[in-house]
Amino acid sequence: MKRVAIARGASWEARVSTGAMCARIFERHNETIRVRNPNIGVAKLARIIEATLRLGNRRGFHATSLRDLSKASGVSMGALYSYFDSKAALLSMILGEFMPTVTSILVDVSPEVRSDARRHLAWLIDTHVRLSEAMLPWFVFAFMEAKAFPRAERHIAVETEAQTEGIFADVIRRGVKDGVFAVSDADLAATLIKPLLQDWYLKRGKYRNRGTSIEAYVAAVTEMLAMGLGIQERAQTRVLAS
Amino acid sequence: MKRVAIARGASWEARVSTGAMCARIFERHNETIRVRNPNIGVAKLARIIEATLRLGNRRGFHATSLRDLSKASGVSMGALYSYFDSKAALLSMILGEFMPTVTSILVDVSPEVRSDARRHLAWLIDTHVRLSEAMLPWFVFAFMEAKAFPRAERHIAVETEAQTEGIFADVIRRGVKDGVFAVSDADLAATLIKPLLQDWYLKRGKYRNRGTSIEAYVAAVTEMLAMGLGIQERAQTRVLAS
DNA sequence: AAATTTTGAGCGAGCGCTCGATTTTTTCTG
DNA sequence: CAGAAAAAATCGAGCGCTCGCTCAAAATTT
Repeated sequence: MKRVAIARGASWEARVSTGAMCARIFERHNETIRVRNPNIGVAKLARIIEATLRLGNRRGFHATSLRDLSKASGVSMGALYSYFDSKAALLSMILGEFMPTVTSILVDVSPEVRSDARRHLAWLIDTHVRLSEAMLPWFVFAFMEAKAFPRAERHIAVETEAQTEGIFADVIRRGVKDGVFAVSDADLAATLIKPLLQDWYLKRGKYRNRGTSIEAYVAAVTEMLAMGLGIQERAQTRVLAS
Repeated sequence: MKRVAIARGASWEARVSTGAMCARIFERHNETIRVRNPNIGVAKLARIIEATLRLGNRRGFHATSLRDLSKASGVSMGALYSYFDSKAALLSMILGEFMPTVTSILVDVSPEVRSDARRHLAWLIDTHVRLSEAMLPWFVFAFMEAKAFPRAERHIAVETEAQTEGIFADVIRRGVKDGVFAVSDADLAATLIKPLLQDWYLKRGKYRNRGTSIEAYVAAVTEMLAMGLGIQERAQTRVLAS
């Protein structure tokens, strides 16, 4: 039993490396990407996407020109367009791979853990923090670009963010039903969780300076949430609005 | 005593109208604004800034061109430049008035309320939510533009955001000292508060659809925080990191 | 030698911004 | 208080520049 949970928990690490991400992007977009050879294509795509994340996280994707990107990635202007049809398509490529990847990993919980709302919540926190650590540039990029972007791409971003919040809201609702959490508005509670998780990757420097380990951070967030959600036999709070 | 508190609390409403904001901006920038007559200048500045907030909140300030702004405000390209030296200066004007205004209002608490950490926290929540309601476009604009912008302007934004968080952190620290709150990391707790307040103006539509009143929202946030901060005699949580 | 991949100068469009001409407002004068 | 003169404010076509994007030619791989 435990071995299954560990296998599940450990399995995502290989899937979220830049190489693995880019291999999937290359496959998924094989109709628009004009380069046929995967050995050439995946490697170059990785250079392009790495540079996009690096420059985008510094100045913002919008403010990054394709000439900058060409210089930083070492891929000529023309070659860039063998990998995407437009600048917006490049953004869509990145977000379109990143967001479903995160969601699929957060959804992939063992039935054993899932059966206990408190354990499930703790697992979600742990997994999310470790995932954001492993995919730091992607998380920062997605956060920075989620707003203020072409209606289509922006819609996906907002949608997926809502989905992630929904995963947390579901666990909380289940916990309330099972009597382990006492909280009136699960959606509001889920809204409260998100920034706690975001703090780890948005203020990475702060925690590095303080010498805070991942384990300590996860423990602190889990504990703070345990209080905030009024675990176990605490009284029910009043209902929001009505 | 109470009259003083009420007078303080009620007094900010006039200061945050677009007209009042623009009058102060006009005064503060009288060296760069080439229009001398305040009757003409303030009125036109208001049209410019209203249009900037409207377009900026829709597409993002960066993506809004000065030609769009000229059309939307009814002020010609040339005339715009009688009010600011550059597009960046326009942004700086807006953020430079907005952010100190918010801070000054949140700091202006009566000594009576201030003396009780729990009441002080409740007052801060109430005031912040009502303020964000009164200045909705400004809050949304500042939130959208805080990241991904010219180093100088961005610095002010980050700085002021930290300042607001600091106000909350101070109250929490005082509450811990007085034994009314039990929380290990006041900064982390303050980080937790911010998104709860932001939800009101960032997802205004959600709460409008639900028919949630300001009073109900403030009550829900206050209650949720009361639990999260472990008010009164609850046990101390473990310390983050070490 | 055929197919694939890369190259970068060049295109039109739209950007932030300017400035001489023009309109509007204020001040001066008989 | 009318009307001229001065001052203030507005106008928008146009400047130089950079942007996203293209394509014929060159380099590389098969």
